Amino acid sequence: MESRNFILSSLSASEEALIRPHLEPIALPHKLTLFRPDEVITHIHFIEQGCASLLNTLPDGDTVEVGTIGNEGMVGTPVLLEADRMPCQCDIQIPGNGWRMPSAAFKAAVRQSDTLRGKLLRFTQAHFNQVAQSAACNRLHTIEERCARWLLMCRDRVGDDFPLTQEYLAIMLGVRRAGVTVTAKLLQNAGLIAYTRGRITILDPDGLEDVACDCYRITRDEFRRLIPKGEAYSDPRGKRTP
Amino acid sequence: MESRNFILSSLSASEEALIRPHLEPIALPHKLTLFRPDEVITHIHFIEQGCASLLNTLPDGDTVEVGTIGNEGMVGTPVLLEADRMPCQCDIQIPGNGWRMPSAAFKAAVRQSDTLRGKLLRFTQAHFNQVAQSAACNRLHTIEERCARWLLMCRDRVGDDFPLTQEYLAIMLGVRRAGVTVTAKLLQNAGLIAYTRGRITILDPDGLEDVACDCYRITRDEFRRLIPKGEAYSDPRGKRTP
DNA sequence: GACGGTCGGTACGCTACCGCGCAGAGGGAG
DNA sequence: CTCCCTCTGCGCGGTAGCGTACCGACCGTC
Repeated sequence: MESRNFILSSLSASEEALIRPHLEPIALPHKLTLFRPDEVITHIHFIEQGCASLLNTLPDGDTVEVGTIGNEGMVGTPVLLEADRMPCQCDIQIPGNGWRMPSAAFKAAVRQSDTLRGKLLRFTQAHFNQVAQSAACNRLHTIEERCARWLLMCRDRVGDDFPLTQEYLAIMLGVRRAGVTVTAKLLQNAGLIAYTRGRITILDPDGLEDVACDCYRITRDEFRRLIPKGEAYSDPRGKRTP
Repeated sequence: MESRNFILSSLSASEEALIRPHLEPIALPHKLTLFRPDEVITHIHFIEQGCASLLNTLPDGDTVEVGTIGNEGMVGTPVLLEADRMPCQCDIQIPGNGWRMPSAAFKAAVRQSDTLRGKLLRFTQAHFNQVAQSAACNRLHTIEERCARWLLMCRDRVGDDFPLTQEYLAIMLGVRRAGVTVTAKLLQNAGLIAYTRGRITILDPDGLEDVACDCYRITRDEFRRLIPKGEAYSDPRGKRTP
């Protein structure tokens, strides 16, 4: 299937026959919620363009991002893992578009194809790695390292230029907005990024990678290993926008 | 099957026939490594008694625990997710015993039973939730909250009294040993725990729960929902040692 | 019963980050 | 052109936890 989504574009004819008929195109505007904490996930999503965040909001209201999902996989792994829901929320962070599919149809498709399930499970492992890396990273690394890492992960999914306010970046990193301002200024002064009023541009990905902690590389390399077409995923020199 | 492990004890006769013949009893002494970063996982493990830690060691040598596994599930989820390995290490933190099974036999068993796979996938989701919660918790909560949470999670798996030095607890929490000493002293003075030279006793689990962050409850409740016999898992009033 | 190793207690200066709050700059709507 | 709102810049006092270092208490062993 012709698609920017790595899972969809890797489907064999027989796999596609199970999935395709149930796909419905969907716009993914900023802040759209794909699923909520502890509510049954009715649809899974394949993102073509843009980026979703797996958010953990604690009872006191503080929110942190624990994972990011773009065109490399699916949104709704709890459905695949037969749990139907989870205590996190998933919101669109960078707008784009994609496909959605009812959970029931998705479960039926997975039951009928071992190879399809395999691809999805491997993505799930890559996603798990990412969250596990975040757990360590959130504990040990500075704002600057984590900020650089986050921007690179975003770039791998949506390209060099995307809408993003410091306010939201602060939520992603689980820090104060003022802390992001200081850090962003540093990165800008170093010529690594540019930004103006809610729009950010990556100028020097290699330089940014030097600033980022190793968590970026570790997570990215596992994505490359585990995801169909992963060798194409996030090539630092590659241009993903035609 | 008669077992303290919730997965094993929930197996139907047909599931047991797929698993049982391949199980080999194994002692789980402190510091035993069940799998290493980026090395193929040759055996999966079912813990009967004791507790394993999923550890993330960064290139600079710092180590943090990102997840805990005891008798509620299996060690080796990357095998189930068809990824064979992952960038974390899994060590025994609290000694005990269990069973191991070659990965190949495990994969064959899972292929032959959808219900078995379902149970294992649901555990995987619960484990994923735990790691996702840790990512947020590590970012937002104080040493004291996280220490109380960790001790409670341990208690749910191994009982009220277990060997544990402050040195190791510090690694688990990703903080200095001196920081743990201060915190442990606070908890001890409050009458919540007691400890002497590498041995810790939970005196007041309810009091400890008041000190712990909500992350504890959130993770535990999802374990209860998703794991076979989960309703028995970690009942705060229950006694798990006969 | 002397010895060495492990474990826990404490102290001190330091820094990354927080909470709060305000001010200015850009941009869209009327 | 003006108004208002969003976004960014910045300052200031406060603090949790760090790095380092030292010391005493306990324990097994020979």
